[in-house]
Amino acid sequence: MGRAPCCEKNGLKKGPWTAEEDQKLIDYIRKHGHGSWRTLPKNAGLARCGKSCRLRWTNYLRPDIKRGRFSFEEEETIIQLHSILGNKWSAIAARLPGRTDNEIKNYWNTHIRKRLLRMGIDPVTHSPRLDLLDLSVLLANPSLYSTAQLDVSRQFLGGGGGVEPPLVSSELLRIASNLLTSSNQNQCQQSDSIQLNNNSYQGSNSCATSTAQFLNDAQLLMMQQQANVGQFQPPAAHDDHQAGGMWWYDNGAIQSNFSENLLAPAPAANITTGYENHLEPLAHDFAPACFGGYNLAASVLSTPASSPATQLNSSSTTTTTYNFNSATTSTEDEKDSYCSQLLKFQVPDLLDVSDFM
DNA sequence: AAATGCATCAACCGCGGCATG
DNA sequence: ACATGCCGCGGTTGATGCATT
Repeated sequence: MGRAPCCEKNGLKKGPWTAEEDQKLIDYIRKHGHGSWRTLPKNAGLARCGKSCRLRWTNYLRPDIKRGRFSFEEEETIIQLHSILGNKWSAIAARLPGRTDNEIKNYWNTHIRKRLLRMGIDPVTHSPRLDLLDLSVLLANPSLYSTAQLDVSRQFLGGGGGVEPPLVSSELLRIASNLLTSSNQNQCQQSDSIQLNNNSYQGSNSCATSTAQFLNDAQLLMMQQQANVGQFQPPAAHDDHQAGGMWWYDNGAIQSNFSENLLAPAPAANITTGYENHLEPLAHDFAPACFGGYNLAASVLSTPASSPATQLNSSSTTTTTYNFNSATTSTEDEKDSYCSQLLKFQVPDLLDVSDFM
C-alpha cells in the first residue's frame, strides 16, 4: 500500500526556511516540545509538513548543534566508526556530540570519502582498492612493462568495461611484483629521503625508504588480500637476478628477499577498529622495512593532530621514528596535500576514478 | 567581466521499522 | 494477523557560492 507523500498536501511550503519560520518553530518547541511532528506545524502556525519541521529542527535549529569545521579528532572518529558501522550516520552522529547525521553524511561524502579514494582506499570497505591504487602506479609508469604485461594488468580492471570482479592470480601477482621491482629501482634513485612541510622524517634505509617502495610493496599485499590468495609463493630462484627483490606471503607473514627480512606480524596496535584487518597489517608489516616506518594508519585514520610520533621496530636493526606535526597540516588542503604527498599517489588520466567520486 | 565548472550543504524523497487499533 | 500511520534513516537533489578560464 502506498503512502501519500507528506509534503504534497495543498498549501504546504517546501524549500529553504525563512527566518520567520525558524523562529516560529523554535518558539513552539521551546514552549511545548516537538511532541508529534505530524501535528506540530499546524499548532505552530507553519505551512510545512511535520517531516520538514523535524528535519529543520534536528539538523539546524536544535540548540546543542555544533557548527563549524570538523576537528581532526572528530574526523578520526567518523572514519573509525564508519569502518565499524558503515553508513549508519545516525549511529555515528550519536557518538559525536553536537553533530547531526546529515552533517556527518555530507562531510563524509564531500571530504573524507574523496580523500580515501585518492589514497587508494575503498571508502565503503575501508580496504585498499587494487583497481584504484595499484594500476595507477603501474599505468603511470608505462615504461616499466611491456605491451603484453599491460594487457595482463588491464585484466585487473575487469577489462570488459562491465562490472567484473578483478582478476588477480598468483601469476599476475608475480608479474606485478616484477614490474614493481623494476619500479623500485627507478624510484629509489629519485627519493632517498622524504621531507614534507615541517614534518620531520628520520629514515635510515636508503632505497627501501622511498614512498614508492612502500606503495609497491603494500600493493602486493593488497592484491593478495583482495584475491584471497592465501599463499603467495616465493619467487623462484631465477627471479634473483631482479636486483630489487620481491615480496611474498607465507603462512601469515610477509617475507621478502628485498631487504632480506622476515617480517613477523606486528603486535596489535591501539586502533581497535575494522582497520586492523586491512591497514594495520600494511602499516606494521611493511612500514619498517620498505617505508622506514611510516604509519599508513596514522596518516589515513589518525589525523596528525592525534597521532603522536610513531615508533616502530623494524625487523632489521633500524628503529625509525616519525613525527608528523599536526600544526603543519591543519587545513583541508593541507590534509589532502599531506596525504597525497606522502603516498605520491596520482591517478593517471587513463584511470578514471570519477565514477567512484 | 562573463561564462563555466566545481564544491558544499540544506533540504527533500522514499523506504523500512515500529506502534497502535 | 492485518491495516494504517508516524518516525527516523539513508540516498539524492538542487541552490548557492567560490574558483577557474
